Amino acid sequence: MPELSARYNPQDVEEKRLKLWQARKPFHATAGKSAKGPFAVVIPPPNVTGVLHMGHALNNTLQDILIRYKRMQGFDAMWMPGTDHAGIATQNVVEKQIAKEGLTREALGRDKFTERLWEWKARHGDTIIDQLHKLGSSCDWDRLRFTMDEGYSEAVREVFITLHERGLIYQGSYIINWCPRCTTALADEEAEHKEASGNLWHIRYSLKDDPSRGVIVATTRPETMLGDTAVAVNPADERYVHLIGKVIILPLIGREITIIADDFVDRSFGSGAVKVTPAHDPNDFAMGRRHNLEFINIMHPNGVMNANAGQFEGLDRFEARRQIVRALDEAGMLVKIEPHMNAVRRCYRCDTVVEPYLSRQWFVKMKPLAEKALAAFHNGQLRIQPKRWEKVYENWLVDIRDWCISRQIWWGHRIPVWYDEQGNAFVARSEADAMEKAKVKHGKCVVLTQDPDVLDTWFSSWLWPFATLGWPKTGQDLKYFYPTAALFTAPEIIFFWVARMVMAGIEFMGEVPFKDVILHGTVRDAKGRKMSKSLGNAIDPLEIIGEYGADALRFSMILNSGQDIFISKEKFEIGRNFANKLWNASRFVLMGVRPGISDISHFADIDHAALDPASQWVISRYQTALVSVTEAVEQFRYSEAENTLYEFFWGTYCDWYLEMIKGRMDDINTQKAACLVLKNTLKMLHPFVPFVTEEIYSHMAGRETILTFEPWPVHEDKYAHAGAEADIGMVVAIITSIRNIRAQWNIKPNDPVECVFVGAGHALARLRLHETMIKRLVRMSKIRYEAVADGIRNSAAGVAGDVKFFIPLGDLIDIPKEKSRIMAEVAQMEKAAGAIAGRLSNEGFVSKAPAEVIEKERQRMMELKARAVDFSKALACLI
RNA sequence: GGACGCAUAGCUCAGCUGGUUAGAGCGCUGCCCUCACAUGGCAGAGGUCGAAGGUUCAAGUCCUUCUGCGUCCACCA
Repeated sequence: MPELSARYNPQDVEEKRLKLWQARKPFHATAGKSAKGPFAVVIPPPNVTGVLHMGHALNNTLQDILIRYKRMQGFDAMWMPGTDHAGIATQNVVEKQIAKEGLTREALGRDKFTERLWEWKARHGDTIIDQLHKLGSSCDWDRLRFTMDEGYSEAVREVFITLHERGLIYQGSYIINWCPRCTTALADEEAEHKEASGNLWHIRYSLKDDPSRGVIVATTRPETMLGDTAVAVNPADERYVHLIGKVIILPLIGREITIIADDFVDRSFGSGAVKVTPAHDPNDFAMGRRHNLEFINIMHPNGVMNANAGQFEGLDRFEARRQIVRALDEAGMLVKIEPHMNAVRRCYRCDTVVEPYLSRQWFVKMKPLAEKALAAFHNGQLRIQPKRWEKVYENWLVDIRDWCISRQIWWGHRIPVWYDEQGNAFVARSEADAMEKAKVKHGKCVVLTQDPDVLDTWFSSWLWPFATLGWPKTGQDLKYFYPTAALFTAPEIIFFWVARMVMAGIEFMGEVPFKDVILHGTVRDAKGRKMSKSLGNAIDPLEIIGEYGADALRFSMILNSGQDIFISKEKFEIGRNFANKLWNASRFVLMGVRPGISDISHFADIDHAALDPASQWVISRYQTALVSVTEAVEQFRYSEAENTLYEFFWGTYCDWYLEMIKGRMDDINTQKAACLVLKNTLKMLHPFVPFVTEEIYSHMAGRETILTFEPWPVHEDKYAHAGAEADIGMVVAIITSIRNIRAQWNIKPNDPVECVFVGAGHALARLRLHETMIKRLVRMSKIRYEAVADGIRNSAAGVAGDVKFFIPLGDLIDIPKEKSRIMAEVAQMEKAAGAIAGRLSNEGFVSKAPAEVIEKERQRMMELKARAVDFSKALACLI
């Protein structure tokens, strides 16, 4: 293996690792290979239209950390990748594309348009998958699935048919959320509430018998009055009791409608009288049913008023609203306009205001499914983290409403239903099956037409954990990897996806699809806004990868992942700097170590009795870090694990340990310790920063290593020295080294030692020391000055090129620096011991605190005092 | 209208079951181009832990109320 390059270049290293991974395909998991058993994770499939954004970057980094860790633990860790066909979203994208050619989907026709969709998918569908590779995601790429691939589509049909057989799917005409732009029905979850300031228009409806009398109704959507078929009042409202049953004239239209009484009406809101539009409002729809009212649809599917709108026919709904208000005003029917805040529902795909619209759709009866999902949750079969989301999950299931699953679009799974000419529906696996059924019914062959609609995208993605494993076929993979272990996703998607997957899993597999649901935050910009293209505040992960590296992106992202993550570009510097530090520290260790040594992998291979105290100390600190990192990773607390690693590696290993062993690297045991602790730290860091760790590790091992298959380090207590002991050992190490230097350079005990150096000459050369600087060093007179001859120097000469002076600096430690560190530590310990002593003399504490707490405090104080004394002694030796 | 979350150094956040002197990164000040790393090293300034009460020997950490942000859910026209 060649040396690590002098400067860390993430692009080169990452590209190299990616090529290796692509060539060797190491991440493929086979059922039943490991004695430890399966550990499966399914990716939340990104939309095929997707382009990697920070949300994906976070989500996939989290999963990658988990799966890499589990591999290191020896599980058959399988991470299922794939994409979602994303019905409406994808159709919209392609519609926009053909619009550039002056085409519409209607003009193109269903078949041609669908062809264009598949073409688009073939060309762009793998974009996001490629990008996931760049992020370092170690998915089982051989298993890549798509929600509309053949096997998956079969699963979708099977589910539709089975649910229908079980009486859980029905067809009916109800008020649903309709997007006039997408011209399709939407599920309740797909119509998002957004606060908007609107008006409450108060309109006067006059009595037929006595036009001077009437009622005033208030509405936020005046155009719907064209479809009014009643006015309702509360039966207990004295103001209106005498009017119940009277006929009034609908303004502008002139239709005669009746005043009805219904408990639904709130007497205190508005005027206490409500216009009833059964075909355009869910409440009015219910009233319409209760009172047998007429349902008048006033709008075309695209939001344009139809013939029932009379003079307003042909107007867009909002234009109609303006004109109707004006007309009412002119007719003197408009009593007042009151500003009013209300929540308007908008299409989650195109943000168009959704219209409550009466139409015939397919629905899933959710109550029975939800009850099982709730039971599974209450039995502890499903854990949700953080816990605060549990209630959100629960409440939605408790208040669940039926799910409208048919969509009037063309991209998706065609509903497996055929109709005969009389409109009888035949639910079947194929047209042939439907024919058979029709034949049985009619006693002869009849012409059938398939339902033109497709299924909601989520009607396929709720099957993801088992459909990707081959269901409805029951193969080895399905048996082995289902149920999966954990699901990482965003809280926004609890209703759309998580809860529904639980329902489908229980319904079709008899078991929850995953044990742990971990909900992570939303990635926001520095101002807390969601990142979005339209706001122009999005930071492109690929740009960060290009500039700082995928490791840097991952590291910074996870370090910041508490709740919602506020990201600005500067934050990625932390990750970049860390990767750089890793590289350089490793390079330093490798340069000071004999060939072969760095391949060490067991603490037993070190002679601990002969080991220098600094190394004993760092091993001890390493063992502690290992325990806390492992615990944090087990609990999915990745940012905490990463933080511990950051502090251990940078603060302990680099700032203290490497400084201490500089100049003593010729000791074989020290070399071993330095290498082993570094190697194990690389292992622990690997799930977080897979590229740089694997590259360095491979150098140390002397062969290309796929680090995610190296075993996660095991805590070895016998090599962990007690904290105090190890700290003192560190002091002793420093003192020893300084004594040696004094002896070597003949410095009298009371003379201050200003500086002593470790390190080899080649680094000097690398910095291309100028003569002035060399002179300065020489003037310090504590430096020997001689020619360079050993192996290290040779390599230095190579790097140095034309540098003439080589200055071997001998052993070294910067005494004032170490002194101030130790002094600070002593001061800290003394203060801490003092504080505990104060508490121990607190009468209340002594009389009321539990004995074990008191004892623990006492012991801690004694220990701190002892350590402080030892440190002080050590200090005395230094001065 | 319901539910939840957050308020800790100038900025972004850690601080798990109450118990050492409240931490980190960035920024700032000073010194260092010292031999792995200036994507670096060392030293340092900066916090009455949103406000007010309460529980406790002990509270950033538990309870109550308030204030200010934020998120999700919701068929008051």
